Amino acid sequence: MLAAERRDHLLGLLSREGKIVAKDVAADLGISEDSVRRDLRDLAAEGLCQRVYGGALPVSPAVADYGARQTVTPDGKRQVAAVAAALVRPGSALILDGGTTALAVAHALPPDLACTVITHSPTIAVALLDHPRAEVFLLGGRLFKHSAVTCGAAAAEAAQNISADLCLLGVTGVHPEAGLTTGDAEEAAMKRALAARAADTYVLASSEKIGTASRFRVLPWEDVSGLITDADPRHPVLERLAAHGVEILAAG
Amino acid sequence: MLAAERRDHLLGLLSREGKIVAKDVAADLGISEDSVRRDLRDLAAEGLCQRVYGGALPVSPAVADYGARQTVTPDGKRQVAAVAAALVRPGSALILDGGTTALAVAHALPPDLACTVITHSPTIAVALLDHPRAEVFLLGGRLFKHSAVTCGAAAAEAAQNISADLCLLGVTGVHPEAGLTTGDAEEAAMKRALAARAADTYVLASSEKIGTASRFRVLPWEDVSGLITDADPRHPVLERLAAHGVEILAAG
DNA sequence: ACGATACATGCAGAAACGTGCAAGAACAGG
DNA sequence: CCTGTTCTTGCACGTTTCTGCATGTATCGT
Repeated sequence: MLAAERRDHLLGLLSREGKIVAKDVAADLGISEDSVRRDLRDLAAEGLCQRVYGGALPVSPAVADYGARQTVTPDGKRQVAAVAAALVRPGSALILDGGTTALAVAHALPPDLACTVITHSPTIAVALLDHPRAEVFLLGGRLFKHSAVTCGAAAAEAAQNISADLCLLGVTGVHPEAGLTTGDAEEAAMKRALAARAADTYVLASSEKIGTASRFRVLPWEDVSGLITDADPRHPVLERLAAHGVEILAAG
Repeated sequence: MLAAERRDHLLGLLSREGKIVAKDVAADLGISEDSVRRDLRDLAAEGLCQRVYGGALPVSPAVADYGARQTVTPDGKRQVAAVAAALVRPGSALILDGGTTALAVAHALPPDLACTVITHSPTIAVALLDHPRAEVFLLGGRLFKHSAVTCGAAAAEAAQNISADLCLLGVTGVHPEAGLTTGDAEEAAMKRALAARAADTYVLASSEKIGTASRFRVLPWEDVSGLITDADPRHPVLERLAAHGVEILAAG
């Protein structure tokens, strides 16, 4: 085992299990505790872990940050994301919209899943850098700062040149008459262009969006295969959607 | 066994097994450890592997690595970035390459600067979200994970539709004969396409890159307006470049 | 307070490293 | 075909780095 490899192992252990016990690691790897201690000392000197008696813990700000982001992503969105991620078949092509829920989907994808992800969100592209087997195709265009996605003519045109098996769309409003809606016209057009390029379109809708409507219509219900939500499936709005032929996938 | 063949073998081994132990490879192939070490040194210089004591590891095992590079921008890169940022005139259009030095430039741009930034790096696009008056245009395409930039035919084509006053280019090698070089052919082509769309091209070259060359040529010196570096301007390589008519901007 | 455990430090052997050098192969030019 | 040059390769040497052990000290749990 290489020394550097051992260090990586320690960092991996740290992020997976949240702690390192020097004695256990030494026994596991068949090396002396001294070496483990030395490594931990070095890592601590680089600010990559926090040294404590008996082993090490994740460095506080990073973990707080990471943990916070994980928990700040509300349970609802995480559950929706998990169900959505399960829809992605190995080898298939996925169009992934921007937004926090879609970002949660990117994080929820199995790290070793081999698939193609097409997105107009640079944030999601960056999030998928650590999915080595995921092919990422980024749709270019003018960056719309508010939502951190590309929009406009160039982006819409780029979307015309791709197609996919599945499109996962985030929206701000889910309403039985208004359909799917969002707050910006350009963004609505872009979402429409994306949905048109996929065989199936599923909508990511955490519970607070059910029954609300924003200014700009994205799609009518006929163009949507299903809706993924953590809201109660017996919610009156959802029952009306089901009557429109929309498949309701309950998360959580 | 050919030298190039041996190098391929090493890279294959690296991606298959995630590590290289110099001693083992030398024994397997029946060559001296010295040769293996020499190869690994060369590969590391081109950014194709990470040299460690006893062998080598893949260059980008984790995003943690990327995150680390991002948070601890060395002084040299920051100085180079500051000089580069000062070249950007209000209202002008800038093509900004990917890479850590270019990212430092994005951070070094005045927060209220009104300008157009064209980039093929989603990371840089995200970094510019908090520059309200900067118009960002993202060039789409296949995401090249190692450098976190878009590459390939689609990206090159998108580049044909834009033009700018200034292009700031990052490279991995700056050599008087080899010119500007980088470790990946696709990336080299993309950098070439970007440089061709700007009136002036300046190269961002922190001192450790001076005098080194990677496998793939980006540009000859004739196509470069200037070079921004924190190295000593009396460095012999830089004096030779100045003789070629390249303007040397000293940072720091 | 006391034993047990973890720790830092110094040390020595082993392993890996860089460099200079020379022998040999590949190549260009005459 | 010969010759000079360049590049590669393996070896030798001195240097650096790693690793486990021993020692004495600090910290923890009881």
